[in-house]
Amino acid sequence: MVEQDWGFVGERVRAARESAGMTVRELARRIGVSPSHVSQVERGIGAFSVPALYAVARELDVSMHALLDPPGQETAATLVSRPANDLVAAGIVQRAGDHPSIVLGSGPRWSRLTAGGEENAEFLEVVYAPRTPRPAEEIRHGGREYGIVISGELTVEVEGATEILGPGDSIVFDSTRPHRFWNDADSEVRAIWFVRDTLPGESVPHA
Amino acid sequence: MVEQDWGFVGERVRAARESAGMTVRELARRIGVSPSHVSQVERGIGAFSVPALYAVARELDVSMHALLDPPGQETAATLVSRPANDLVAAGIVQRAGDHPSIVLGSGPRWSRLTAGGEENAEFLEVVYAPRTPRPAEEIRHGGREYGIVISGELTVEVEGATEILGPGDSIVFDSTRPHRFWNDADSEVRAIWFVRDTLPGESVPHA
DNA sequence: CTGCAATGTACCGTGCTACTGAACAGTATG
DNA sequence: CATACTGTTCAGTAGCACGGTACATTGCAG
Repeated sequence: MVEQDWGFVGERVRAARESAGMTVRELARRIGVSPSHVSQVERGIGAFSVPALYAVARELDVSMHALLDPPGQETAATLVSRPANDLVAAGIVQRAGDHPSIVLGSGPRWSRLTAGGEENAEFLEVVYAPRTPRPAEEIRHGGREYGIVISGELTVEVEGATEILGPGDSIVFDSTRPHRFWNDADSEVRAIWFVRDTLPGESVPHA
Repeated sequence: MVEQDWGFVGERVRAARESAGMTVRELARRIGVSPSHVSQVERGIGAFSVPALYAVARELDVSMHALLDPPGQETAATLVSRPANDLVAAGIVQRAGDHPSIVLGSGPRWSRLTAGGEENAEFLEVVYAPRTPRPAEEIRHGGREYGIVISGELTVEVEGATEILGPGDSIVFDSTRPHRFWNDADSEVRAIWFVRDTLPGESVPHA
């Protein structure tokens, strides 16, 4: 069996607990273990059992994935320079560093993932910095959008209903419904978004 | 701490193992435990440690989530700190663990990210296990596809041209071009894929 | 039929670790 | 000073994750 260091689990538990404004004893009481055990786990000199971890995830409202997923393999940042070739030249493949991005002040950063202009569609990577404020206005436009959160936690509001999306959570809805997104958490949010424009035959004015 | 029956974990391990055509001894050897222990876990009279479960997930090419996520029947009582999930009930938001996934033996695992059946589109998360072989056949079908690699390295071949996509790299092309994907690297590949069907007015035969 | 090699399983241990309980130090009240 | 929090330390224990071995079955070769 591959040996592995599980200390990062404790670090994440501590981060989640503190961000929830919860004390060691309070968390311990809620998950049914002793405060000392929680302290030991958070300091990396102990570990939670699977049931205990589940209770932690439930009480702190984080996913098992967020607690257990091994760190490492940095995402878009790892740019190994590779030679351009046919597919890149043809505009089919686009390298991570080459995405034209649009930074909107302190707001989210949108990166277009398609080389040329696509007809009827936008394929985007979106990054929200920590604690972006809730937009004052809802938006609505034609088409339909599909999103999945890669990392962080994105707060979404669609027709007044609010939900927090964690890594792996996805969302699909008609863009004509009033919606807005923001980042209430202390960590950056990365998500992949696909926005399909109104199909021919339908007609909804763009916002 | 809330007591819970973890027998379903064993059932899923057994299902995954058998679907991979692997014997108890073989799995035990790969994850570094004894065959009897595997047997006991699968029969619900034992349990894997977190590291052992991780090894199982790796060898059987399933996610921890797929093994650990509690089965259906909610749990209205245990939803303490989660916000109202109208959006989940409405089929707009889908939780990470709820994506119906299709495991194809040692091949890639596709997870549909949309709750219901979408018209004219598929929104997918795809996971390739390390070193999946290059498919013998190219495929071509109608529509247009958009993909971005989240982690790992995916080898793509479009009309004979080959390219390796790393994290953040994206690809867009007409699905009518012959193409195939595989994983030549030693690490798992995760990618988000959007496949838009042929628009009305175009007509390309499906493969 | 008799081996023989697979399969999964039952039983009996044991060493490790998840976890406890009590004490401890630090800080902020009053 | 006392009191009430905070997180931490440490010795100890109970339980379970796990190993080793033996066993019942099935299928195949001869």
